Amino acid sequence: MPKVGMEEIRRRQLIDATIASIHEIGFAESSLSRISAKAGVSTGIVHHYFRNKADLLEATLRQLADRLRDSVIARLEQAKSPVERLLAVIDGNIGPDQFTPQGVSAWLAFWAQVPKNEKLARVQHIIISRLDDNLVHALKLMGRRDANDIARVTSALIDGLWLRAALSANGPDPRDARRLVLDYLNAKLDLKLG
Amino acid sequence: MPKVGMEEIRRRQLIDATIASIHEIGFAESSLSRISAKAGVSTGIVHHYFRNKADLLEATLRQLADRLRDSVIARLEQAKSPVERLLAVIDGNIGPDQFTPQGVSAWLAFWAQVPKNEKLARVQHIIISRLDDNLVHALKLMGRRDANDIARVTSALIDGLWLRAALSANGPDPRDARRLVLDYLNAKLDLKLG
Amino acid sequence: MPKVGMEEIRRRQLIDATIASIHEIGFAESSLSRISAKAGVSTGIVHHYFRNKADLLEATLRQLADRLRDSVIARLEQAKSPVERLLAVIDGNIGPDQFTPQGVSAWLAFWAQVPKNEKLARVQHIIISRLDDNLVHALKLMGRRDANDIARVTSALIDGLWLRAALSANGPDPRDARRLVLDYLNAKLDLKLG
Amino acid sequence: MPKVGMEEIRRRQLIDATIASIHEIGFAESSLSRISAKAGVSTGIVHHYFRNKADLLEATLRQLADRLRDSVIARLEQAKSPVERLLAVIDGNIGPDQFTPQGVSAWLAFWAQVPKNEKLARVQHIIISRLDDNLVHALKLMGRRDANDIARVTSALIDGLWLRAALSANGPDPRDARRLVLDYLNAKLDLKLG
DNA sequence: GATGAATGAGGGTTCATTCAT
DNA sequence: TATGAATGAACCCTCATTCAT
Repeated sequence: MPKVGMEEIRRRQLIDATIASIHEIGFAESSLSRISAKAGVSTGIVHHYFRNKADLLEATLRQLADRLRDSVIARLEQAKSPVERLLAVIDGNIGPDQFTPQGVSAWLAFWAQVPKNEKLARVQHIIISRLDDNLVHALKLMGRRDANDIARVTSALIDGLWLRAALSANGPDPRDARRLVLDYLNAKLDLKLG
Repeated sequence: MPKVGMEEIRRRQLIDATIASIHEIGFAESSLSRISAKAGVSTGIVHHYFRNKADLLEATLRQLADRLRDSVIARLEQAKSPVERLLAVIDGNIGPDQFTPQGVSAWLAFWAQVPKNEKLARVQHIIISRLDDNLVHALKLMGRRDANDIARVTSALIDGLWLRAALSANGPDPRDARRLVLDYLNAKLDLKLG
Repeated sequence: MPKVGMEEIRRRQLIDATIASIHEIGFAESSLSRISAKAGVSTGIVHHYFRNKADLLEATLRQLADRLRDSVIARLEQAKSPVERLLAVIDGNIGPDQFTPQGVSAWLAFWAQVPKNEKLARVQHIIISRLDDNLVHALKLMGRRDANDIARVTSALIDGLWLRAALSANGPDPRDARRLVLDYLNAKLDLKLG
Repeated sequence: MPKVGMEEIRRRQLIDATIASIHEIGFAESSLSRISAKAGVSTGIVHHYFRNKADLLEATLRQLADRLRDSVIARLEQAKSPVERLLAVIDGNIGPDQFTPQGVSAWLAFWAQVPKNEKLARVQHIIISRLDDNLVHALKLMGRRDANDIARVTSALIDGLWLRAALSANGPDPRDARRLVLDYLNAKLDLKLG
């Protein structure tokens, strides 16, 4: 019998190599031969575990989305009040576990693929919807009638901060990002979070 | 009036074709042969007017940056008060002349190239700095000590709205974007702009 | 007790899958993974029972040749006169058991391999010789001095009908083929077969 | 201005190299890199003149078909009687200009592709129809009521002789082939052609 | 005996770039 | 100035084959 349970290991290995490769040499340069070299396997193996390159990339985006979702869920489970829920969503999105150089590189790269890639667009749509829904939910629990607008500003601001972080060496770090988001929410909700 | 030479016409023609191509078929698919076909010229011509493809792309980003700068400058020249200056910067960046489907497509595509392209990074740096400087300047004229932070939030929010517009069919249009930015500024500056 | 005859079962299973695959998806598309999938076994198994792909293909052609030979022999055993012997050879080659869609597909595919494949060429040579010898033998029993030429025409005609059947949806069926061959033999031998 | 009129030259060059390659190394081994090497050009050039490999192969089959048609037409123009027309069609198909080692190799290779290739099948259908029509026409001029059947036998016989020539080193040469076809026609039509 | 993981060569194809015209 | 012919490297992908299990 052949090795058992390799499938999940190899898939994970290749997805991780894809993310690392995108961060290190960029999306366009991340050919399958570069990715598989980084993963320490042959080029052919990719097609054992993924139908094609598009499939690997989609799986990679899904994994990034899962990480993000888990990061939010873990914090939401600890939240004990509506305000804490709001903070949980924000920290889940721009906390130090997500807002990393590798992370922002990968997100930016995938964002750029979305407009011309139906499959990736669908995944991206889920991600955006999830963030908005989480924000709206927390804000409604706080009694805000204008929850939708606040959520839209907040989520656009979060994405803008991700973008800035990806574009510039002296862009925001997680602490900066948190401070700036709270700056908006404090003004808008008349709070003193910090 | 100085006569515009063939050179400038051809360069402009190719740059416009590049932007259109990125919007229509995407950055990755925009090969030189596709771009020159769209411009109605031969493949070879590109290398008469640009050293190589990277050079054409850089020129294209510069043109996008110029448009943005001109859009802001034109409005600043009409501004008669610090608040109007602030609005001029914002409208110059997300007004209906800039915040177009073609525009957001192109920006997103170039953003994704920035992290691995020194030349493009330099142009992008100028663009970001210019926006921040303009915002800080207007806010300081309004007497805000926290001008830097407000500018950072505002500019991140603007970029976030661009990103949303590029990523989603039901993303913000120029009117939405303006309303959401002013939502933040009104809360933060205690104004009633609209 | 070790499994008895497993070898022969597996070989037969793979050969049949090869013939079916050639008919259904074509020779070029019949990779070992496709063939073994069709046989319901793993890819690796092929190399337990055949040295390599060429070996499997050769065995497949041999099986086709064996079927043909058996088809002729069975009829020859029933033949009671020289004329019946002649008909036995013809019907053995273009009878409804041989002249099937699967059969003509497979033969055409293998014919195309023969010119560049020494092993297959040898098998094919035997097949042609056997047909010619059988025809010549029957014709000589009928007293024909020109047995060789009649045999050559007959066998070329038979192969031509196979070819037509393989190439065209409205090519000859077994009945057509028989009629056309007899049309020649009746004219040449002044008979009234049908 | 670039070189003018290269298109037809290069296309012809590549088609000829394809035929030669099929004859020398076989259809399966005739990769584009082999074909272009034989033509003395780079691999990339093929896609300047043909959309893809399938397109090159189709053009090659069309050229073989054109050669055959021209070979028949040239002889038909010289024919002065129904019987001469019949001979013209036969000699046009198995005359020494068509019935060459290169020719029979190429035909056999393409025949094998026909069952799984719609485009090639269409070309092949035209070729078969043309031969049948030509034969039927000549036979009707000779007053034969059974022209269709005679044509079917004759064309199957011709193809069978092509096949034999391709399959075997000691298959028929053009003289043998002619003699065997006339053997049938003489018997059937009660003629004494030779 | 049987599996399917793994390899690496080779396939067709696209591309930026060069250059003779 | 402008063309598009031509190149060759790199792309994604498929394949026969090997081998540890």
